[in-house]
Amino acid sequence: MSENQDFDLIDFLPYLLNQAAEESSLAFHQVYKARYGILRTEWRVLFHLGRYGALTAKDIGARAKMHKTKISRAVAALERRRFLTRTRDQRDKRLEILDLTTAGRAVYADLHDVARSYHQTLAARFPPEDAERLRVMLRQLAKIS
Amino acid sequence: MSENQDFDLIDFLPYLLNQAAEESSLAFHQVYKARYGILRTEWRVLFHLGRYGALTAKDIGARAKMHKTKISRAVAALERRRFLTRTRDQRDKRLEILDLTTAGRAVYADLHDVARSYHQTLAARFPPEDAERLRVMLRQLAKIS
DNA sequence: GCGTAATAGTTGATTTTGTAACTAACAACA
DNA sequence: TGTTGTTAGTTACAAAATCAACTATTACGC
Repeated sequence: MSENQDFDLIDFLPYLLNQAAEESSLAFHQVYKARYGILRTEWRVLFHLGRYGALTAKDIGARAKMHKTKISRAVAALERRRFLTRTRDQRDKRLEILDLTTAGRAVYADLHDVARSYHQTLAARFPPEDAERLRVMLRQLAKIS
Repeated sequence: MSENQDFDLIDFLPYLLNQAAEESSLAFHQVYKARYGILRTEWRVLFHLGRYGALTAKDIGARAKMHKTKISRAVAALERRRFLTRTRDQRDKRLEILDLTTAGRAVYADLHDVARSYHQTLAARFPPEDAERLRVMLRQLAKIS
């Protein structure tokens, strides 16, 4: 245990990332909650299906790094609202293929637009090349290729 | 990303920040959980008391942007483990002054060290000036002055 | 084929968080 | 001095996340 050297915990990367993530998620979170009454987990499932097309719950879990129980419950909620459909895969009957309905796709399109303009507001705080560098660094930290 | 079709949600800043925050927090989270059995909220309270000295719950809330109920419960847990003490402020008896015990300070010192080396591991992925720029941008996004 | 292990997804029990109501203390002001 | 409004912190109850156990199906070893 060495004494407080010149490292300040206020600059601890995970701490800063969490603060920035929380702060920046807030406004968007309130939009999808108020507009469609969906939760964070449900938005994330919707986003992956809108972005990548039909997927299984397992695929979503791998991409979004969400636990399968979260996904299971989010899928059930989205199905109740008729934002997605499930189809049993005939080649492997354990799998369910999830796909957005027309209504689900409309929600996705709307939120995609909100996200784009919100993103631009956030990114506009920095010079373009810094925003780009930020993007690359965050992807690296998130281990997204 | 100026046009509708050009914006990829995978680069949505709040999404990237959340992914990076989750990924980067994981390893450290496991250390304080395994080593001292404390939760995220408890670590954050401990961190602020270690970093700034005696504070009231309200001060911690303002600095950490944590809700007062979270703080109340984290403080109770840390008190049970004898990592902090509470003293009623005699000038304003609504306030409780929280301060780490010797044991609490030892935990803080230990975790500070772990955090420092972990931070360095993370930051070493980037050239120093990029890491510094990242720090500045994250502070700006988190609205920490 | 049969038996065992692994996988996709669900459900239930426990823990943690969020929301709102609450107590106790202070502040402002007639 | 009331009386009213505000603030610090706790607690009760509802919502959500986590973890373990469970069903149904497929894959593997023999």
